[in-house]
Amino acid sequence: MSTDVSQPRSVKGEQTRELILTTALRLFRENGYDATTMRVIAREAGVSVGNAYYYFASKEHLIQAFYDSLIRQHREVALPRLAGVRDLATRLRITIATHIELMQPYHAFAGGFFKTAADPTSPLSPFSTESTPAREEEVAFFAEVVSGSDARIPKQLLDDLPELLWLYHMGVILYWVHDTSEDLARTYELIDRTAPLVVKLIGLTRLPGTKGVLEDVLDLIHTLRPR
Amino acid sequence: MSTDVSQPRSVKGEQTRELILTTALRLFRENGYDATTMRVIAREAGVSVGNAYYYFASKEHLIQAFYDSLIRQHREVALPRLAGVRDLATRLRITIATHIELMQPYHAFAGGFFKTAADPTSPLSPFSTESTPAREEEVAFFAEVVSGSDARIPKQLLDDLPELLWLYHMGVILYWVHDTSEDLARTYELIDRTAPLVVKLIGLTRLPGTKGVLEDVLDLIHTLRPR
DNA sequence: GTCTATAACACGATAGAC
DNA sequence: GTCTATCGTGTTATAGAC
Repeated sequence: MSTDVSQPRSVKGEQTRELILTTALRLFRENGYDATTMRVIAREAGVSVGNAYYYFASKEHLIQAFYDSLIRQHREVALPRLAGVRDLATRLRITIATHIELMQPYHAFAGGFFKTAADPTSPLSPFSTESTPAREEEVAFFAEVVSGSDARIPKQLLDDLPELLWLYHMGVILYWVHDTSEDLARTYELIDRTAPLVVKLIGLTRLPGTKGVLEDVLDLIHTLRPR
Repeated sequence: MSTDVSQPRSVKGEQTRELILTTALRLFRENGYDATTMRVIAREAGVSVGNAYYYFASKEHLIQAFYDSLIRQHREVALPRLAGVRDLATRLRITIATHIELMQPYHAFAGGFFKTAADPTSPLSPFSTESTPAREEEVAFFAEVVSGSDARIPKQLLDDLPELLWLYHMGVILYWVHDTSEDLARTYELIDRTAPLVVKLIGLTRLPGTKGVLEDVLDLIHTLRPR
C-alpha cells in the first residue's frame, strides 16, 4: 500500500534506503528543505549522490516517502486516541489534530514541501494518480472515523462524506502551512471550532426542506469531481 | 500601486524591462514555465542573462510582474462588462469568469506558476507582504462589485465581505489550476453555480435566528485572520 | 542482477568589469 | 545599464564493484 516507486531487492538495499530517508528527514527538520542539498544528504548518510538517486528518483520523492510514513504513523497514533470516543465532532477533532501534531516538527519548512505538492503536474500533488493509493488510504480512514461514531448520517450523503471530510482536512493543512501563530495555536483553534460546525452542517441536512439543497450541492460536487 | 521592486529610471530602461517581460510571457505560453530558461528568455530578447536579472530579481519575479499586469487588465475588461448589471450574483460571475478567461492562455503552465505562489515564504504568495498592494487592489475591486449591485448587505458583514469574496475567488483559482476538463468547462460551471449560492448565503444571514450564527462565524474568521 | 561511485550537464543566480 | 565568467544546485550518464 505504498506509493514508493523503488523497491530494493535485498535487505542491505532496504537498509541503505532507510538510512538515506531518515538522514534526509533529519536534515529537513534541522536546516529546511532548500538548504538540505542532495550532496549533503548523501555525505551525511555516508553514500554517494548517485546512490541516493538510485533509491529516490528525485528530491521530491523523499517528500513522497515522508508522506507515506506519516500516513502510517497517523493511523497508529490516532486509533488508540479514538478508542471509546463516539461523538463525531470529537473524533474529527482528534483525527485532524493528531495529524497536525505529527507534522509540527516540519512546520517551519512546510512551505518547501507544500510548494511541490501544489503543482498539479507533480506526482506529489494530493490529486495526482501517483498519490491515489495514499489518498484512498486516508479517505478510508475518514470512513472509519465516521462509522465508529454514533452519528446518524443521511444515506444520500454516506458515500461522499469520507471524501468530503478528507477535503476539509486538506483545507486545514492549507491553513496550517500559512499559520504563523505561536505553537500553531490558530490552526488548533480552527480545528476545535470547525469540527463541530461540520457535524452541525451534516445534521442540518436532516431538516425538512433542506433535502433539495443537499441534493443540489451533492450534484454540484459530482459534476465538479475530476474525471 | 505596483508591487514591482525594480523601477527603471530611464525610458530606455523601461523599454528593456518591457521587452524582457513580454518575451518571457510569450515563451511561457509557448513552451511552459520550466522549459523557458532564463538563458532562452535573454537570448530571445536580445539581452544578456545578467541584464535580465538587473530588471527581475528572479525568475519568480517575472510571474509577479505578469500578475500585476493581469490585475490591471482584469479591471479594464471587467468594468465595461459590469456596467448596468445590478444583480450581485451576475456581477460576481462576470468578475471571476473574466479573470479566468484572461488567464486561460496560461492554463497549461499554471502549475509552474502556482507552485511558487503556494510557498508561503515566497514573495509571490498571495498572502505575503510583498503581495499586499496587489491583494488590496483586488479586494477593493470586489468592494466595487458589491457596492455597484442592488444587494442589501447586513452591515455586520459589510466590512468583511470584499475580503471573503476575494478568498472565494482564490478558491476558484485553486480549482482552475487543477481543472483538466475541455475548455475549462468545469471551472465555468463552478462559477455559474457557486456565485448564486454565495449570494443566497449572504441573504440567509438576514433571516431571524441566524444572527447568532453569523456573529459566531465572523468572530471565528477574525480570530483566524493572520496577524 | 543489485548496488555504488565519479564526472559531467544545464539550470537559476551572482560577482565584477566596463 | 550591460556584459562575461563563474558558482552551487538538482539531476543524469556511465563505468564498475559486489
